[in-house]
Amino acid sequence: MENIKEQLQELVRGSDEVLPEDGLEAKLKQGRPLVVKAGFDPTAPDLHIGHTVLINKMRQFQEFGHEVVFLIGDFTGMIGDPSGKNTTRPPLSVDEIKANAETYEAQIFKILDEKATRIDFNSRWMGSMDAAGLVKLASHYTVARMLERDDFNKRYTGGQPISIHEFLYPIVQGYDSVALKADVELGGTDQKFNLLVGRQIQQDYGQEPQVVLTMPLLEGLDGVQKMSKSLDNYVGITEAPGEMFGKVMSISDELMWRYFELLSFRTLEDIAALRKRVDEGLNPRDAKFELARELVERFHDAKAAKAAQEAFIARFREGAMPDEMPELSVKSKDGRLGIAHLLKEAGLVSSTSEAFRMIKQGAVRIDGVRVEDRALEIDAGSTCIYQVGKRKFSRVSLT
RNA sequence: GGAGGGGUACUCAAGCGGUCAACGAGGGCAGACUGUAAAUCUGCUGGCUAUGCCUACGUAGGUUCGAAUCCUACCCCCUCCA
Repeated sequence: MENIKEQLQELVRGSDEVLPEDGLEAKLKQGRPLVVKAGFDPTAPDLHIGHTVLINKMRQFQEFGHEVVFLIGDFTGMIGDPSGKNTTRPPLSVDEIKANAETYEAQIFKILDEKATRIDFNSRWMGSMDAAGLVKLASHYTVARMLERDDFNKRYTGGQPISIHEFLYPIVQGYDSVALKADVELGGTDQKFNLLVGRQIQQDYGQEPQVVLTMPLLEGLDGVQKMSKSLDNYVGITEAPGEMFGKVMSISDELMWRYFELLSFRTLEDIAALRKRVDEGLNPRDAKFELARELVERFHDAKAAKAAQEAFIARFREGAMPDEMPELSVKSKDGRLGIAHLLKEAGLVSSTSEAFRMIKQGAVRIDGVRVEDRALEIDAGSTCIYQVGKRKFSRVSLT
């Protein structure tokens, strides 16, 4: 095949490691559609753009005609990946898994080709395996090798406990590759060990071992820690256009290039050219606009992206109030209501104590005018825009 | 089974009889500066019917004028030995 070099260049792009180094090329040379596997946690169906780094890579494989398997680890989910601090989780019900799978589908098909994607569950083969089967499976791997895993190694040498069942996670994940006859497995860099176990187990089962391709973990909006929901530094792919646009704009200039590299579908040359223009004086903000627009377009549409950018400019460059904000009405007491209570009722602060703090710090505005008096009372029958900080707005009618 | 260590606010972590709504750090929020950024500076970071009151330091009791700090029991976590 002539286009192998071309494919290879594209497929390796942005990746952290390909193991073995020349393995992918060898697989491609076989000239058949490869089975490309990537596993996902069944409990977290709300994807953020960090997850899409991997999905984007799956898309590339798909574009070259390979068979992509989106594997939902509903069985492994019961164990919980030892790299996290979690322990055994209660198994999800069939309905929950089905619901989560549907949520996944709705999200990933904004990137992947629905017709060319196979969704599978590892409970399909693990669920029916009996104890004897599990013992047999476990015999394909050794404790010494398991302890090579950095996380286990640290805990073992550091005298921290390791539960036996935690060893099963990499083994089962490895067996998934056997069951699927995977040629390639994709994963984050944190998955490297697990992915390599797959190779060894496949070999032990007499299969040609898969090629492992790891993708870097995307940094979150803070630019330091990896993007995650629990750290609240993420952009969810189902978020509203304005929200998404704003979050992308809030990243540092440095991080922007990283996002371009891992999230944009633009060519590398294209990105390099943009970077050059910034070096020559283009406001980095404008480059960031391009990124924000591309992402909003991907998860919504071009119209929404344009509107989001316009709203953003109006609001922040020209200091306008947002066009859209929650509108609600709050009941007064005896025809009036203290400002602190009103803010709390409107959900702009979580407690009256917080409201008083915000007022003291000059963060509260009514129709753009700063509130100085914490004892201020609002008369019923009025409708004003209340603002706490730079981001929280509500149009509130007091009745 | 035995010995020891520990459970403090979002997280880590001080405090070991009063001045503790609890040092410090991180995080978060707010203000200033800006490009809504980063960096920097400043402040805040339990609740309320709010210049006072209430609830909080694993749980339940007890000692005391007064306890996160002392005592008792219980629960949970960790380490070492078996």
